[in-house]
Amino acid sequence: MEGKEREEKVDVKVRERKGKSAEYEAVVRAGPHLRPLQQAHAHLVVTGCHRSRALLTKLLTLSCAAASISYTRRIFLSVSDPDSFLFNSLIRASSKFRFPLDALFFYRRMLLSRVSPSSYTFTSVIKACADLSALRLGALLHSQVFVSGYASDSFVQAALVAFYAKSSALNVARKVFDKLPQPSVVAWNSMISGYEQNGLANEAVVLFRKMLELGVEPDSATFVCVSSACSQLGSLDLGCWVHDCVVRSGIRVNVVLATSLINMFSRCGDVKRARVVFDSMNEGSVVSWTAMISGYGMHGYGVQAMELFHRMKACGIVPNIVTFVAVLSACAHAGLIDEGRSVFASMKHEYGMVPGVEHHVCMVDMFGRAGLLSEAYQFVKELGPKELVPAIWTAMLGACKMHKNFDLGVKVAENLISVEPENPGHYVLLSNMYALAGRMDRVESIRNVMIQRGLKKQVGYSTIAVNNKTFLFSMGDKSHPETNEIYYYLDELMWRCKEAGYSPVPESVMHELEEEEREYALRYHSEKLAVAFGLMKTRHGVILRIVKNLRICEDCHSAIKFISIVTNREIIIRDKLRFHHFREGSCSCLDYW
DNA sequence: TTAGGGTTAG
Repeated sequence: MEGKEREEKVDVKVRERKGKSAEYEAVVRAGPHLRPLQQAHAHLVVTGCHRSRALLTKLLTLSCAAASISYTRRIFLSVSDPDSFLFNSLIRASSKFRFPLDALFFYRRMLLSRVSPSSYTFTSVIKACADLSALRLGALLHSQVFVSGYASDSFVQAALVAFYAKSSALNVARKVFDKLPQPSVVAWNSMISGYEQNGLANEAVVLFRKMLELGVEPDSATFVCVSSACSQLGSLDLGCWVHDCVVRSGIRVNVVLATSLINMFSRCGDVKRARVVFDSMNEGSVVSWTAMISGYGMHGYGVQAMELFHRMKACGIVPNIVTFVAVLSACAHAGLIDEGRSVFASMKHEYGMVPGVEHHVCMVDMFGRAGLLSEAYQFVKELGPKELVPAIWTAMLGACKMHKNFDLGVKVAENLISVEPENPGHYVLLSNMYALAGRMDRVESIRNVMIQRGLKKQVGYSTIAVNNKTFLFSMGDKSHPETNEIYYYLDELMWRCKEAGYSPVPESVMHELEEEEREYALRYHSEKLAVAFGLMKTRHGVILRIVKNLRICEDCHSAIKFISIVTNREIIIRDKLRFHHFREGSCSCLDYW
């Protein structure tokens, strides 16, 4: 026997002892890559090994890793009598790659084939229910979890908490969570994220504090969830504290966490700190670049946003549709019309992208803010009927209002109501337009329509954090224990502003829908109350940071410019759309918002 | 004889 031949025989023996055939190794060698896997598969067919369960299992595992759900499904279907592992792999892949209905379908098939579900099955199939917000089905699975004895599995527990939270059953999520004898860090994260995603950012922070008190060590996902909660609250003090926690914990700040921190600092009004985090990243993703660009945009720093956009492209990072929304929105808020036009054109020509509704909205907004009303309206008219979504009309309406074209405004507002008749905000806008156009009879009739249809306008509120506590004010609010002092202070403040030249926006422009609201309208808007409270409670030199849920009104905008003069304070307000930095009598939005 | 739950930009 030749030496080489002998060597090969020994090799085969070794492999056999290990239970690994040449075919098996060929599959492994293909790795988690679709084409090589398919080639290996073809080879199995040729050699007649394509019925081997071990080989098909390995093939399926790698196909899952290659993220090819259709190929994974095909391999699965070629196995005559799939076992628990194969079912679990397929169900997991289906739920992981966002085919939750397939996950449920194969779960049902698993039960029909009399294969028992395991904790692995439940985690995947519960996640599928979470993606579908299928509350009843998930609750049914929850009882199956109990019956089959997997209720003590920490993976299943965390999946259940996340499922209830994502299905908007936060109370149930909390009940499940509270019953866990030793919740895993993922269970904590699920609950914290559940609060944050459902708009209960305060509760998220409270739970995070509790976690720290109990000595549970947060991981990077915990910090991501909590920093998102800070973004929502807009509280810079809180955000800085969370950032300190991250630094003290010594964990590595990965791309996801860094991006979350960038977003958090931007949304808390400190774009410089956001930039420090951005610069500390080794390698940013398109998401982190977009977050930073968007941060600049929302503060009105259009030039910086454009600079970063160009640098990003120079670094070889390909912008996606979200990046373009951020860039165009930055152009709109900074009045960079030519740049915006060329960026919009480059979407198609350079990147072969089809601009979506969001991009159209930015363009209308951009033309509108710049006073190019006819250009904006022309852009709208060129859109197809399917593209005329409410947001397009809202942007157009904002432009009409800003540039006092009330006749066009009325027309636009009527279109807006016809596309979305159930949104109370649109009626308020139309009513405002009628009032501005001097058609007070129509204002009254709109009000009656709203009452008839039971539509209520959204209540505006502002928050401000003082000494690590967040205070909430709504219009004419008298719930605060120091109400009298605040109102007294505000009255005096407005008097000083008037001395300095402030004149309230005339009564005819204030067109609140309810009589009582009108009474308080001028002086006691929530943002003014929050500013007064902030001035009373902080020492000179401290920047006031206020978050408002709606857009700031014209009168408040003008009043706060004067307040920044007479008190010599910097005031930063985040409204529904963007940031306003008030300093020495002017605002960073240059009165375009 | 293998695998899992929570997290980033509009």
